[in-house]
Amino acid sequence: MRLSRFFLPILRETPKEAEIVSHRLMLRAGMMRQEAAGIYAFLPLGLRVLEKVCDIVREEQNRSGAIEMLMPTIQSADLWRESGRYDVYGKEMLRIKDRHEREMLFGPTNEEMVTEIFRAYVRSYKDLPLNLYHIQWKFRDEVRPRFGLMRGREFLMKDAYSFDVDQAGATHAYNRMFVAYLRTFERMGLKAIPMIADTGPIGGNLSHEFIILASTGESEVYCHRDYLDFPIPGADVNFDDVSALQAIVNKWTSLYAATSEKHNAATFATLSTEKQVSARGIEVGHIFYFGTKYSEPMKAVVAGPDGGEKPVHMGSYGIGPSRLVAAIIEAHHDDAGIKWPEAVAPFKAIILNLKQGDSATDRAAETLYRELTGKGIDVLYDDLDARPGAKFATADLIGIPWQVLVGPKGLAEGKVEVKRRMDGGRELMTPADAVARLMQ
RNA sequence: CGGGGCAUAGCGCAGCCUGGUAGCGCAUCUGCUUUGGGAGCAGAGGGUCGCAGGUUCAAAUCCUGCUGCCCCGACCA
Repeated sequence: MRLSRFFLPILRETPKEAEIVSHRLMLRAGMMRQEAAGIYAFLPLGLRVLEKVCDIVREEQNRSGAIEMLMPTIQSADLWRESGRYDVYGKEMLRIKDRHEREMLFGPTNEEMVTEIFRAYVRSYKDLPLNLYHIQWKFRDEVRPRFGLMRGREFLMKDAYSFDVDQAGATHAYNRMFVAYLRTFERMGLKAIPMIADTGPIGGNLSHEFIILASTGESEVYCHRDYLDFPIPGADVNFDDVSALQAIVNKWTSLYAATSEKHNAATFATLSTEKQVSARGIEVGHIFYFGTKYSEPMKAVVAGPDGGEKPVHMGSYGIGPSRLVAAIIEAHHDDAGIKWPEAVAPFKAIILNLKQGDSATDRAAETLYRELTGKGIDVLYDDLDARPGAKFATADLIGIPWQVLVGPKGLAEGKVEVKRRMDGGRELMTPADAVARLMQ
């Protein structure tokens, strides 16, 4: 992509409304624009990151055995009356009426709808287990949206819903998601720690929040330091191996970890002082087992081997990709801007033509751009007629992992400079070596 | 939902107290010079001062109402 043809509205100054670093950097880097309180448009750069995040979420959901679908944003109020949540949910739910005065709502979550779909088709225990998920926009009319994408009203959510014949099956479904989540966040360059959590309006009695530690986090969290170094299950983990998954979950729940609502100061105090981590955290995922809370009132039942009908055991599992974009920035930035982990970066590399208009420099940069693009590398080419300093500042701000500096100084020795954004490491090499480096 | 604050050019702000031709920096456009860490000079464009009433000869400025947004607290992917 040539920067001259891209849409990247960089802000040189910080908009005054942005308090936390991710909000500030997303606005400055031209990733998003606020359209109303807690409602944002994703601009091209922001969309690229959001899609990368969704891709990882999707891959790990699929790997764990969940099946993707897509439910609508608008739901009928009747569904929510069936579960009894229509009156309970309160003002957070955006209620709307269509032209026929029918009561509708913009979905804050999809338990009712997915249960309705399930019960319409599934009759037998033989069709279980089943885990259906989608990635769809949600709306929760927060009293006070803030911190940009971190606490928006409209947000993208991956929500998965598991259906099992009994509690044992549901526990395995829960464990699948637990392990999938560990892998998902790790791939995005985040250290997420599962913590015992409150179940809130979703209900149920087993729940973990996946929290990443960040000073700008919204909640106080407490955990054992050893969690920070626990190994993440590999891509070869067998999601059908019940006891293997249980072992992983057992390990990851063996030590103390709790959010402030579930915090037990006395228990926490029994840890040796150097193992006590008390920090602020950002919730990036939340999983629930809630049994028959919805299947019972909504009559989602299956026939068992004995022919008797029983309500299915369910769980739901959320990840907020739009919030994750912000969370990743909170975890990876410096004074100059964002430092994207490669897995979620909007582009893998950026070529900086440091002397646009100089024929030798233009030729070298163009050649490099064509070569990298030809090899399938997603590269942004800064071909603007701007000063080198401005280009460096932009490149640092938008956080592309690799910067390739092409200028007369290096070209005099037949070299370009390759700079890694994450650690600032830089190295002179020939253009051919630069291509090879980026192919790794 | 309680408390506080803001609304003037794309962004950041001054002007308001004490009413009288709407300003500054950055950005944008043109030209020349410049080109390895946000360049210099010269010129130009861009505003129904959030909206609606009121007071006044005259309102960005004073008064009333409304709307939007932000911050702190109680609530949440």
